[in-house]
Amino acid sequence: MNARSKAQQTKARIIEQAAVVFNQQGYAGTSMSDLMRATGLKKGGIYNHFGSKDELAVAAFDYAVAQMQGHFRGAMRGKRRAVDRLMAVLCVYERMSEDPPMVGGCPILNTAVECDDTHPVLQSRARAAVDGWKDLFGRIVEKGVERGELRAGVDADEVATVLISTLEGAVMLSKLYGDDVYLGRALGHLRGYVLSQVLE
Amino acid sequence: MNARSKAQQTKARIIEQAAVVFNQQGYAGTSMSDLMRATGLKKGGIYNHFGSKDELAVAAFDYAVAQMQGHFRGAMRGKRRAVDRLMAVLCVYERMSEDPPMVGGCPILNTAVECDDTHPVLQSRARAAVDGWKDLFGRIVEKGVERGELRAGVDADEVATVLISTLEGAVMLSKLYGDDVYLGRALGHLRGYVLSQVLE
Amino acid sequence: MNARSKAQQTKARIIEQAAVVFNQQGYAGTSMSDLMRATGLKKGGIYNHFGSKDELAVAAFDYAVAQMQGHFRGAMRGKRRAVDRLMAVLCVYERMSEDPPMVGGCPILNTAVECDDTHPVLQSRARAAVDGWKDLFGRIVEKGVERGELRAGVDADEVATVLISTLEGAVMLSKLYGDDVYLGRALGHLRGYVLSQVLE
Amino acid sequence: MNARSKAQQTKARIIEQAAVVFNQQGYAGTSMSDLMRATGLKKGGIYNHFGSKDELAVAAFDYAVAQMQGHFRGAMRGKRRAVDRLMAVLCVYERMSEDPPMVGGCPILNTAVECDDTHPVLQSRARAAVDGWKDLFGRIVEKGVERGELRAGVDADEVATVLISTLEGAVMLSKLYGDDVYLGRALGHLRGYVLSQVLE
DNA sequence: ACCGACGGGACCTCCCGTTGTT
DNA sequence: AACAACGGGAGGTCCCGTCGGT
Repeated sequence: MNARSKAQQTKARIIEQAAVVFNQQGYAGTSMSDLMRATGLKKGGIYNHFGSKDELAVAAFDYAVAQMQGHFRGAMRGKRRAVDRLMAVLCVYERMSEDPPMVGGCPILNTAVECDDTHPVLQSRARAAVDGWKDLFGRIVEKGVERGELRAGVDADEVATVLISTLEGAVMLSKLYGDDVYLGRALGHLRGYVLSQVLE
Repeated sequence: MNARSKAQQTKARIIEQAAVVFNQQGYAGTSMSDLMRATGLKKGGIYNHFGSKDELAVAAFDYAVAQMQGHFRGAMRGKRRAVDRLMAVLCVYERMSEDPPMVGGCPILNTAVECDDTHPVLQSRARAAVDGWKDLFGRIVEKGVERGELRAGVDADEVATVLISTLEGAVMLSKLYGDDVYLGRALGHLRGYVLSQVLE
Repeated sequence: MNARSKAQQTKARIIEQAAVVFNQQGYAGTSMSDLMRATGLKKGGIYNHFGSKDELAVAAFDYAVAQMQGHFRGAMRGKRRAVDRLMAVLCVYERMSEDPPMVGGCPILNTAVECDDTHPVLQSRARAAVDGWKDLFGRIVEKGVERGELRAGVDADEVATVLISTLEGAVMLSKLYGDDVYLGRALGHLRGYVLSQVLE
Repeated sequence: MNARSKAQQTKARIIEQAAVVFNQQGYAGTSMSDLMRATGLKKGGIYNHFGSKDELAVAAFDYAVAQMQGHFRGAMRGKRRAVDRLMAVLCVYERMSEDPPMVGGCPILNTAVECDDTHPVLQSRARAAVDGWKDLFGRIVEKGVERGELRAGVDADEVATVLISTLEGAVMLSKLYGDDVYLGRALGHLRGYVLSQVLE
């Protein structure tokens, strides 16, 4: 387990370091040289763990998404009520500039925007990531309705779409201007939106 | 005027055709060969009109933004009241799949996401484009408040941020899934949001 | 004669301005763009007068050589005795830094060194230029011997070779270091050499 | 040591073969394709050892100069007296057509003439090479004066300048005409010049 | 498991020369 | 006679991936 673990550690390290570079420069904008510099390995060292730049990119994307999910799960820990759980997710974005889940912005947004017309594999991974995110919101909403925490007419799909859209759009704006105010305004709006779904 | 017009026609044609390619494949993902294929010109022909790929990319982005603005202006033509004008903009997105202002999605979103960490020039162009967009929404809201069409407490900046964020995020989702439903849900939400700003 | 003269003026102007560029950057190191910048003409304007870069280079070289010859002839004007004429040539090099016959150094040296292995046409032109120079020295020496000004045993070929070699080598050194001292030392030596050929 | 030696062998081979090409065609006149043909490597292979054409050119020039120095040192081996050492250097030029230190002529001359107005780095390398050569002659002369082999008034700088200038100029002439006679005449003159510096 | 050397080709840029037009 | 527009290709650089060695 030790010898194998050594290899896996290296592989994991490559993924972690590559994820940052891909997330900042994009897939097409990242060269193997960039990855060699970031990892400190030579080409052979990287190609021993991944069959192609493509394969590494997919692994790095999956890792980045997992990182994001970890942040969300951490924020929701201990929160049981639907409103608290949704608010906890918004809080992750609140603290984004101080404690960014991933350098370079949201990997889902970045990858979806870059790859929707060019890279089917990454596109489908991005879809899977959004699916997971939608399901998270969906389950929270459905349970909230079941438990009578949220209004009966609340549509889980609509809530998920509004939350994800507005958050991603606001991330884009704040990143573009280097100014958290856009994210702040969007969060303010979304908090009101969430509260308006609460029963009573 | 004729000789100059010939050159300008070719230059304009290059920009138009390049804009589509850049918007679909991104800046780093577009090669001069791609642009040669799209324009039907050889490298020498393109480089007679633009000093570099960079210069062409900027011109193509500016063109794409102007195209978008044209669509918005067209939709708002004849509408005077603030609510009508805001709704007209939302309508552009309603018809996006049938009559897309630009193939490849929103150029502002695409460029902002790709270039925020890699291409300062395009980033600042994207900022300028968003500035124009914010100003448009801002003027509509302010005039609406002045004229008593909108509630007095409406914050122009917040409205602009919410509209732009949600629209861009929803464009990303619909593009990612190839399904207009996400844009539809976001538009439904935004219509309610706009109406909630109306006086009375 | 006026219309033709206009064309010839332009052609002459191109040659003069190109000669400087070629002499500084060499044949391979000079592009048509460089020549366009130097002449203020566009490509078509130049190609109307010369069939190729090559043809222009040859014309420019011939012009540069003629310029040099002009300087030598001017310096020798009025000098009749062999020693005076030889010394006059050396004087041209004395004043080289203040009043250079040609910017960029000796065109014969530059062209001979660059083209001996690569450009037969320019090489043969350079040979022709050196031939003319050798003949000049040769005639001076022969006449000097005839008239009893120089020692009977003086070999015209040797004098020409020594003078040309040492001068060109010293030009190279002074140009390399940007310091006239090398040319000065060489001239000192050559003056002694010339005087040692004088009868009595 | 073996792996490193393999790389260094290849690098050394590239330098040796590139030196000939650069010396014949000049820096601007030599393309990477020329170097690929000369070395038998592809571009990738060359660029693994040198970061740029420039870097390779400098290495090749330094190698060429070292080759020349080797020839001079070999010729002077065993000669102790100043006159013998100076004559030995002249002898290298005597045998230049049969046993050329470097194909394409003197690299110092070639590089100095091509690069004095265009390539500061190579120019300074050429200066360094000439510095070494001047020092060699200077030391020989100074020791010769010290030991009483040469006249007391002999100026080391002047001797070095005269020798180098005349030799380089004569190399140019002989190369231009493909005829050793010019070098021969210059050597005849220089032998007399050297002997005239000898005491008694 | 990692490195080094290398192939083969794509990248953007700029080259020289030709054409058609004024 | 001059220019603008363009072709076709070569320029240097860097790309991704393979393979032998250690």
